[in-house]
Amino acid sequence: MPELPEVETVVRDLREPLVGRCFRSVTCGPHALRGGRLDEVRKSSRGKNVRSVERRGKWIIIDLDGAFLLVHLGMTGQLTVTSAKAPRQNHTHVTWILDAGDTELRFRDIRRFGGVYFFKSRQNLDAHFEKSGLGPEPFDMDPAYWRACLAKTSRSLKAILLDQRVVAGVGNIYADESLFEAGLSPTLLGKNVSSRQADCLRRAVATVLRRGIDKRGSSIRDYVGGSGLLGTYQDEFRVYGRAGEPCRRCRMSIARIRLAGRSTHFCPKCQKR
DNA sequence: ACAGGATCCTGGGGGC
DNA sequence: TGCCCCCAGGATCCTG
Repeated sequence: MPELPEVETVVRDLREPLVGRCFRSVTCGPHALRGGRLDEVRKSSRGKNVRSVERRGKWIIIDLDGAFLLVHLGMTGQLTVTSAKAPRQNHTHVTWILDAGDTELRFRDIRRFGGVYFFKSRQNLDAHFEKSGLGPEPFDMDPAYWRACLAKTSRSLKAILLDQRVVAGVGNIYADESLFEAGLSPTLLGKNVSSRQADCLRRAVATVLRRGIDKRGSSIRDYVGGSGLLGTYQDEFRVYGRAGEPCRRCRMSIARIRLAGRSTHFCPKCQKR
């Protein structure tokens, strides 16, 4: 579910209520998550103070007195701050009770593809990202690096955009929307695009992600921001989820194919192949 | 090197 | 109402 704009929205929402507060106690549900060890998270984050809440790609990073809580939302993850009085929803796997006891940070994840990790130090955190080979943030990506990434591979543009080692934070929705914005077919091979087209796509990705952030992300099924609010970028999709509907630019029917293992939406007329 | 499929899960929607 | 099938903002592993 959540891609960069959704994760960025969560992080911005969590800062105000969390920074400077202390996790007085932590409770966990009975289910294991796909990523992380919940008992370790529970024991280690108890009693710590929140210094900052940041984002890297699709990862949420919470600085706890120099140790780090790392959260990935997977497909259906929700990380929200709510009143302790609000009834706990099903599929809530971790609850951090804040110092005053009237407020809670909750991690809920219906499909349990997400993960919550604890790292003792900045070095351990960096090692985690190093090991996964996480690529650069899309907003300050070096143009030459991006051109080289495309030029050296015969993978499709769609597959490249989804690869977190090339660029961090893009997922299925924003990949499709970026390719429409750039006027390039998702099936084009990296090695076959010109440097001009590569530059165009790089800018399109940044543009589309910024639009997503401005609208507080896309709420299709399960996504909510850190305060529980829905995003509205889904109302502005040009291609994602619009198969069979007319292209907003040329009225041609939007196509849907399976590519890089994901459903892929594009305008056959506006997007060059 | 790359595509495609299966896998981890739960739930919603459509067809019958 | 029930059942079966397909689908889903992610990521990883295996096969051909």
